Amino acid sequence: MAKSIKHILKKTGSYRVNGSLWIEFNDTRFFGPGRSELLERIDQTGSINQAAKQMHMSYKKAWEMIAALNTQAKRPLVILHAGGERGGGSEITNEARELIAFHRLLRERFTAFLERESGKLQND
Amino acid sequence: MAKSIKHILKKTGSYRVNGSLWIEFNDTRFFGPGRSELLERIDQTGSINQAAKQMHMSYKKAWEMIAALNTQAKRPLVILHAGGERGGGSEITNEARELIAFHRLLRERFTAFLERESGKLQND
DNA sequence: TTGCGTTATATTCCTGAATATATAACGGTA
DNA sequence: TACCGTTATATATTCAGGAATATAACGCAA
Repeated sequence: MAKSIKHILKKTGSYRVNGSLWIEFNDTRFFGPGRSELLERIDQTGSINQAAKQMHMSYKKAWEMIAALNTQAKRPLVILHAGGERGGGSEITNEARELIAFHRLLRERFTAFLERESGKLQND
Repeated sequence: MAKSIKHILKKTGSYRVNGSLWIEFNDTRFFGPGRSELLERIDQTGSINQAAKQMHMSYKKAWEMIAALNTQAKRPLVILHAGGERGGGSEITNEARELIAFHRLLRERFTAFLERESGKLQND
């Protein structure tokens, strides 16, 4: 196996490979863990407001994330209703659900990659 | 092949998977692209000061990065000399060079992963 | 002893980002 | 019409990190 860096690391203390991952559109962030969770919570609550509160995020930030999502995707991923019964609300599209599912699988592969690489820090 | 999300993405404009990667020690950043480049430039110039200038980084920030590196590794990765001929200088150890080489290979595998995943955005 | 360029460290300043606050618009219901 | 909770948007405030500045210590050479 390839040479390890075991002798460079402290024996006490834990080392691992970590990282972050996202999908870009024209070199700007399009989709990652934060937006995925936001969409899921909008789906559950039917409200940007409540979803944002659950995530301890300002409504403004949540709204901006959704505006970006809707602009960067081919078709809107969130349908917004201002006013109406119960004051309005928001819903996500089936395409949004497909994107969430795709992203979940992507994350799983990334997690596996990180595990694999973390092992290489210690093994000979 | 697994279902793609092609129909969700704009036909015009480019999508890709991107990310960042680093090695952690006890849940704090230990080694990544920035520190690797800094070590390489110290090796080339023999000076923290000049290395920092090349990277448009303040001396303080560079010095803090090196202090962290030297603390988090088993043995110091940079040897510092204050005063002396030409005012002093700094040099990196062979272990630092090993770490740089290990990191380079890690980055290559990560780049390959990103390429692979980016392809899955478009392909059926 | 002075000069030099580096390392070492504290302190002040500044700016961008996140947060908080405020207000309006919306469209149903009663 | 008045009310309600949401979406929509602007403005003000706070905060943290980085940048800039200043100063000292270091050790060799001339």
